[in-house]
Amino acid sequence: MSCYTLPDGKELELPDGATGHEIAAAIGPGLAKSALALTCDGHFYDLDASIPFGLVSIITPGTEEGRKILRHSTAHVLAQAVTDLFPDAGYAIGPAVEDGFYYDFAVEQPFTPADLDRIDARMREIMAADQVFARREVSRAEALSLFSDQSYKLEIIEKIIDPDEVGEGETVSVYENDGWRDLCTGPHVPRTGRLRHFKLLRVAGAYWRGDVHRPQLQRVYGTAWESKKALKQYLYRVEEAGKRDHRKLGVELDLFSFPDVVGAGLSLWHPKGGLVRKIMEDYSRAEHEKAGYEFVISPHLAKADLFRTSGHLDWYSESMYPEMSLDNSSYYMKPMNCPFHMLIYKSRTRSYREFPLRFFEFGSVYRYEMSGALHGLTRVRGFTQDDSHIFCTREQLVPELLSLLTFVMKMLRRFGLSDFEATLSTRPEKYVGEIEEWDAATAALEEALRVTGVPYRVDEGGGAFYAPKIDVHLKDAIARKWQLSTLQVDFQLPQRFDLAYTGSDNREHRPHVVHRALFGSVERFFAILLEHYAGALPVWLSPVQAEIVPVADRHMDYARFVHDRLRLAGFRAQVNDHPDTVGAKLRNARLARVPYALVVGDEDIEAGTVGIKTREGNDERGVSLEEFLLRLGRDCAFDEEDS
RNA sequence: GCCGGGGUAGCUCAGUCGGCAGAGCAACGCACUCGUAAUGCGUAGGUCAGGGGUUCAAUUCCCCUCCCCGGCUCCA
Repeated sequence: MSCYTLPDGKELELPDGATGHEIAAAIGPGLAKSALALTCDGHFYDLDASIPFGLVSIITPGTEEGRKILRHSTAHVLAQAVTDLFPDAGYAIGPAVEDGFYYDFAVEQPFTPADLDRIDARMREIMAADQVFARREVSRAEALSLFSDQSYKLEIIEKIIDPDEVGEGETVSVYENDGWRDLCTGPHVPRTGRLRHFKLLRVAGAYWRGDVHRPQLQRVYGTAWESKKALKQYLYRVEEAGKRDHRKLGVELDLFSFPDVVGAGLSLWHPKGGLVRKIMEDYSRAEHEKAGYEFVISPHLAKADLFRTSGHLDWYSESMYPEMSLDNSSYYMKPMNCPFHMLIYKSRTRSYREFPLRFFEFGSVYRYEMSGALHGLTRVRGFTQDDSHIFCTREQLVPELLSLLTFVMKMLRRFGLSDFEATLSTRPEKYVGEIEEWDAATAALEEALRVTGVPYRVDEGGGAFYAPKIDVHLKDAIARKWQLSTLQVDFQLPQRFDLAYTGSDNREHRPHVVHRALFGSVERFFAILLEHYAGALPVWLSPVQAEIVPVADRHMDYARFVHDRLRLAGFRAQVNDHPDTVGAKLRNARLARVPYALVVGDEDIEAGTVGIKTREGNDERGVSLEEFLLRLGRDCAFDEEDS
């Protein structure tokens, strides 16, 4: 007899060699029916495998593990369908990914949308045939002969690049159904009939092993779920996410544009978008001023020598706009602001008494990004960084990093963002500077993370060669991750620019430099806010905070009076004087995401009130103007405790 | 940069198997003066992304360029 422990602690005794099916059936018939696979002591098994004794857990469809198996098996059927229809196709890898799966194929002709339909139909036939997924272990030599006509599989078997993919040791596992076979660790669902709720989404080129120098394969993406309902919900979610796409909102709300004649990745900011940016930037400047920053300004281009000194021409030239030759000199657009800030530091001798010295600039930089990488405002070729460089002594590094991270997190929270995860990237194999310095700086960064309580993970060896760093990522309202702030201790620039300060010992020392961007890129941050709020920016950021809607023309004077009162109180409002109906005006205000529409008619003139309709759809009549002003004020104020 | 799909009015999109370019919304005008998500009628709006080629004729077919979308790669 074998003894199995269930997740709830119960013990189950079954004859030796019991299969997953039998274990599931012994627990309950419902579970036996829904089971897809199982784990025993953390290892995955197919349902028809004999399970050694241990802690078992049955995997069912509605769980993350279950979906992963469904998706992986669906990917397998996709490859099977493709090789049925295109016998010459080579198949490479096909993992489950977040919300779906993909499979990479080597084919002469890229797939067309019509091909996808045919593949989809064939997949459904395979599923309807309810074929059995049969696993077997084969020796490496046997595997090599089984896949002798599949070069990508051979490469995987030979190199064992990823042990997760082919299993460790001398044997590899192979799954077969209806004569079609794939190299795979499993587990798979027991039969193809268990798969059903999937949709092929798109084809895209993808380099083999993610390497630009290797062949480009055709990647077919799809999604798969445990039920028709879950599939529909997913497709609905994707559609909803599309609606809050900042590129779409940018047009709808008249915020910014990218005219073809300007060039790819170069944005134009319209009055409303410009206004929101101004509010963001004004606020940021005010906070930086309070936090002891000094404001500097630098030009958009400079001579080659500067970027030679900074090292950009050595290690960043691929991302720089090409050289401009004039007056026997060559100039480059700046890809970063740091070199200029270093020069400002160097403009005279510096004393430890000035430290920490904090330079801040909204610096516009230009980077020649690969055309295919551009994406709305989140990936552009010209953008503005809220960049700062802090110069300090070694002793000041820890307290400075701590206050910096505190400052960064406070600012991000002010914008209503709250779901963060930071990455601490440590010393890579190739680095500049002293090991003790790196260790001290990395420890200082980690200390800052611990004290501020930001959840973080460590990316061992993931730092740039010149700096350990903290990157702050945001999870937005629909769970997408974005990189925002970055905080780096720079070991390279002080050296390259030969920076120095006079210490209390009257000797020269090298300052420590911390590089920090908070929004990261103002453009990207703006886009993230727009998507996070689906266009309905918080009241303090809204370009128009209140739109006044006169019921009829005779209420226009009062509407203008209300407008003036709001304006004098420092709020942004406008009167809708179009000859539309009240309903139409309210609809337009709401589509424009204006926080408050103020309806004013006879009763309001009489009583000095307004009718309030919020963009959420709530309405209220007869609110006094004073009361509304107070309400707006409250909306724009921050909680006392975090100011 | 690479693979694939695209570009028709300000927006969303029809359409032309090569023969004078279409709708809805928005804009503008007139009427309506209205109390919480679209008042009615009318007017105007286009080098069909740009350039070249084939053709009696190109928005349509072919080539090049630009730009956009989905991925790969890269990153703020």
